Amino acid sequence: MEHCILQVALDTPLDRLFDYRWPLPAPGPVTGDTVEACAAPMPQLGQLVLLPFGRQQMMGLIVGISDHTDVPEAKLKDGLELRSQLPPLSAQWIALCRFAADYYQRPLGEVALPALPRNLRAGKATSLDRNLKKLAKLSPALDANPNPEPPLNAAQQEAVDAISGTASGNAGFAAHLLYGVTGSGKTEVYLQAAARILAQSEQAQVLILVPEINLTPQLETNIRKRFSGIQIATLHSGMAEGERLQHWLAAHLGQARIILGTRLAILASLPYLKMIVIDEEHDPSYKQQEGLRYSARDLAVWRAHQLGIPVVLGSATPSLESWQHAKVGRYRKLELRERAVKDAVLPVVKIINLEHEKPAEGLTARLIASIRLRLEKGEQSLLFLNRRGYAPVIACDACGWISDCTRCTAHLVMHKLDRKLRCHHCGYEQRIPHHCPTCGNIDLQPLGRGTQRMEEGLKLIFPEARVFRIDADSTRFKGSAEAAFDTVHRGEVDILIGTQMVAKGHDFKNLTLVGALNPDSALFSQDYRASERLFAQLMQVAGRAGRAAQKQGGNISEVLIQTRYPDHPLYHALMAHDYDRFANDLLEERQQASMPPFIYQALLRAEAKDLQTALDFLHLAVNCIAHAGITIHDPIPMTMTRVANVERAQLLVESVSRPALQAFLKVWIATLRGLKSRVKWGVEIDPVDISSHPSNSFSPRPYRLLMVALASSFMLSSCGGGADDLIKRLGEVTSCGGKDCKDSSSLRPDEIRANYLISQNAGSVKVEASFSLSTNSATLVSLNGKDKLSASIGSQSSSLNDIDGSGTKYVANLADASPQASVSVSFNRGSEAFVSSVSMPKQFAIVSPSEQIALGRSAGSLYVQLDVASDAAISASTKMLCQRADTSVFEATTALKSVYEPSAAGGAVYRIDTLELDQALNDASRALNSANPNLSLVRSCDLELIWTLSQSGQSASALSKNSSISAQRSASHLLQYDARK
DNA sequence: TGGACAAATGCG
DNA sequence: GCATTTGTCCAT
Ligand SMILES: [Zn+2]
Ligand SMILES: [Zn+2]
Repeated sequence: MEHCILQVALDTPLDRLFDYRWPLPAPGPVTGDTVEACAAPMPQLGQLVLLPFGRQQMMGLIVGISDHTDVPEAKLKDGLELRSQLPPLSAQWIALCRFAADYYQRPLGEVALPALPRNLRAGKATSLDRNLKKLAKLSPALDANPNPEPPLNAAQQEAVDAISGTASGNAGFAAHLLYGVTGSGKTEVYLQAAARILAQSEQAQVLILVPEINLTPQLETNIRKRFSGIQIATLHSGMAEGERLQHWLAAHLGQARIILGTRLAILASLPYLKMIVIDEEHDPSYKQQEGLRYSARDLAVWRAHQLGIPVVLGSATPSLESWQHAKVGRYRKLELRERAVKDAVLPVVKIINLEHEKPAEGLTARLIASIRLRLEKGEQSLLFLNRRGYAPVIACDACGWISDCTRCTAHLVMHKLDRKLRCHHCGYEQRIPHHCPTCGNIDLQPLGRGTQRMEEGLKLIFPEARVFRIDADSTRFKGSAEAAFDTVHRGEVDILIGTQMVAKGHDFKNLTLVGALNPDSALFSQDYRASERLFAQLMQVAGRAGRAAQKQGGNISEVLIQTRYPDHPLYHALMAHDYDRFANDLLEERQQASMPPFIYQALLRAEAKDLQTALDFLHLAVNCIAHAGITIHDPIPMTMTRVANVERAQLLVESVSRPALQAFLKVWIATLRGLKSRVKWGVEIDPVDISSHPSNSFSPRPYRLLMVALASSFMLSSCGGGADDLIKRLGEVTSCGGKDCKDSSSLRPDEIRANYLISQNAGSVKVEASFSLSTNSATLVSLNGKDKLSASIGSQSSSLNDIDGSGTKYVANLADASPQASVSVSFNRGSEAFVSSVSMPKQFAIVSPSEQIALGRSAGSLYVQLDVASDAAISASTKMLCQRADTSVFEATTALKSVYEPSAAGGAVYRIDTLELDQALNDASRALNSANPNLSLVRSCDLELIWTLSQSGQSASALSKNSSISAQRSASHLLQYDARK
């Protein structure tokens, strides 16, 4: 029997495809009977196939079909079952997965297969067959009287026209940033633009993404009421498996034409997709925070681009990334200035200064009075406190014991109702102790206030009022959140207390007061995105009060914010309803400090039983790779170092060039895989939370000093003025060599990050030094006045000089004294000297190849033997002078992946894969010509392969802890590479 | 000498 | 990632 070879992607960490045999129908004339009997189905690209894999069965995705394979006959296995009843996944869907896999640096199979419903990947096809049958019978419900389209105001109409085009036909790719406050009618723009798109073709599908918490049955019902006769599918993580398969299939088959879902819906199969909407695009829940850490927003924009269709990003407080894209014209900004709801006005935002008005039970007298006014008129009040439980921690007054989780770097939170102490990070819980576990004291005090405690206090202050709490604890069960919101809607609640859950999605018609009880903590977070999140949250919660038009004789809608920092610019922007200014100011800070979106980031995380193992792995990771053009920050423990008895550390990698970062990560990840470390590690692209310095104090420092704490530390020491002064100072950063630069004389030694690199070249030793801020390596530091540098080996010493006058790089040359000399670099300030030192790595030679060689791509491997110890920190890089197939020529330098190969020959043998080499050369080629998608491939190169042995030393303790000193010795050899051979 | 456990192996 | 094999330690 004839066979074909299926190339299959599988959900495994192994980054390659797998080949399987599949029997083909017998060729030639077949009689009617035998066709049915013996013809195996003909496999197609995009089909799913059940396979034996290792000792398990797995579902695979066919991404290639061939008539031959390089896999030896003995290893080849046969496919088991083809899911031919399921129409194949489209090439475009596979391309989307391939892009995501590439971008987030994961194997294709780890992206594509988990994107499919679990029941599709099951060994049995029963659920699939059942749901296919069910769907065949299903036809969309026709509503006798669907809700009509309400009229649009001018700005809304303009937005709908811009998004969906006025004429029929394909609107083409365009990204629209739909910017408008709550109540400005964004939803109506989505719906009417969707209606137009759906009317343009019989099959057209529209995908609407909403944040996790906003996907309520209420929203679904509203859409259903509007679009009579159109099938709607929903996709979110809370669905039962069978239900999910049914909705996924409805989308895949094109039956469902509106798909409403959370972030995971972006990876659904949508063969007729014609428009994507992302509601509340700034919402952090669009970023997956485990497994494949993708951003549904970013993938949505790519998918729209791929298909040439419009994508709408809607928000009252757009993410800074989208804001910047709109600024430079990559996105088109559509602004809704008026409120579309009749007679609605923006709520008045007022600040209550906690320094002047001391709160009782967390409530100031003014807030209590305002609530009372609402009670008198029969209106509702909403109190916002982003902290669930009774108290965030309990403590013993006598001995200082506090309720810490033994498994995490976190407090146990007191929950009064079930009399438990609970860790919100690992789920550990215990009974509230009656007495102090260390000294026996009976008097344990709850510290701070959560929603439960507020609820208790409110009931005491307003015994006549109906107080109601909504948070993750009160809505733990399926449907209970809906029931709770219904209670509020029915007017059975006077005072609602809740966490961020109440900020989103629900509009309360009778609500005229919103109180933010204690929002300040987010102002001092180590996470630099905390303030934009706080603004978005307060804006959203404020929107709850603005929905209702003022009633005859009723109260105006008010938002009261209790704060100890009434002058904080965030609150001022909020009072003025001025997100434009707030966003522009933040963007400027980010640009000055070289933070996203002006720099691209990736995070390497490691976790292990003890912190040192994780940190050691990260240090090893830094040392095993050359990294020109990439900034690698020092390994540090994560803010929450321990979670469930696992210690975690991380390493930030940055570059101003996305292609350079991606190319570097590719080589790095392959190298790290080769280390075969048992430390669990992973790389995250575009991380949202890179906060990492464990907070050393609970007492918030004044905001002026902290507002841009991450941006640069020089302001921490010298800034005394207000916020405006601070922003001006940011502008004063001097420019040297076209980069941010700062004078060393204004800095303490520990604010200066010294990076020393000592390299050995043909008998001389070169010492290079550069400096940057401890907190931000993008801001360079130049030496001035009393600061001087010198270096010494044995008895010889030399001062380091600013060679090119840029003030950013200092160099000295010394003769090589002894084979393993110790090199010291001294940072001299007045009479003080801060000395860092490192010992030079031993001289080594390239044992083989001993002369220049020729290497073809088909050779498979290049083996290089070095006379170094087997555990030496060796990294490879290459200089290249290459010609492409179209005869164009370029020069570049890049890191290479090399794998240590245990060998009996003595010394150490390293292997370079020629296919990976070819890829690295083409990556370098493309990095130089990123604008050209059809760039010719590299044909031949003259390469100088450089092998570098690194040794890191001890930095002076007075300098920044982020300082480094490292010594390198290199040896190189030449080779001629030909991709055609 | 076996049994518990950690480490290494290979997946087509 | 996972099932399975191989290696290591140690008590009997
Ligand atoms: Zn005590
Ligand atoms: Zn815990």
